[in-house]
Amino acid sequence: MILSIDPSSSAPLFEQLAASVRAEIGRRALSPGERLPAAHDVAESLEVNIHTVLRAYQLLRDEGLVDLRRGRGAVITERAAQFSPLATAIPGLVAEARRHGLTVDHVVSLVRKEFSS
Amino acid sequence: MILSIDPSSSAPLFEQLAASVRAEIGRRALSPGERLPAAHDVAESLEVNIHTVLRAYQLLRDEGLVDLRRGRGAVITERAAQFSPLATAIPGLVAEARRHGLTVDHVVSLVRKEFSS
DNA sequence: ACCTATTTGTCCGTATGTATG
DNA sequence: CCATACATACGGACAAATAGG
Repeated sequence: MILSIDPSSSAPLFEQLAASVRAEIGRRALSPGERLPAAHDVAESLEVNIHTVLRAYQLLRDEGLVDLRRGRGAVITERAAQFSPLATAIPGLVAEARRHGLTVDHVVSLVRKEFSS
Repeated sequence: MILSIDPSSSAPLFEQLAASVRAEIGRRALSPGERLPAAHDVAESLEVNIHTVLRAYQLLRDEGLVDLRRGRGAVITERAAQFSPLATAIPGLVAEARRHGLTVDHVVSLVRKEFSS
């Protein structure tokens, strides 16, 4: 399933939907040219309103990940192929870690710790 | 009036509303710290739905021109003061280009063409 | 060239939630 | 505690662009 929602999450539904698509793109499970399912179908299968799905699609369009057009649907852009979720955050983190003389293992442990908190 | 709409325009209402605020900021008629009228009030005076106004406010927030917060309203950001006229025009142009499904290259060629005409 | 189904776009309305002051 | 004001989600209606027959 390309789109999914987590009932236990407090994040907005449209954000969750967009995030699930980003994740698929990030792991290359969605490639440029591929089409996302019609908002209507997603809405029906996930039992959410079509507007919620469309809002997620429009968010992805604003991010340049999909090309959204009437009658055509949501198509993964070429730009999406170069998409990496943490492309900007990771280099900054590593640079700062180096400035402080931290080891890779130390940084990793800090990340893991943060994830489990 | 800070926000206005043109009944003869075919542009979406929320785009018109955002554009009118951008214009005010561009001519320095709105300064950082100033608050836009509550969406509810704008909706009532212009006889549009509150969601249409909120969508315009959210668009301006995405562009970094206003700080939008619950219970507080829409406040002009510091960044807005440094915005050049082009910096205010570009987001609107890009937003509209995206709505029409235009590619970056297409928009660029249109701009170049316009410059050389 | 025409028609139809599909699909997103906008706008309205309503309800409820949540942060701010 | 309370009023204000934005945030999200639902639903409905109609418009407009696209694709396919």
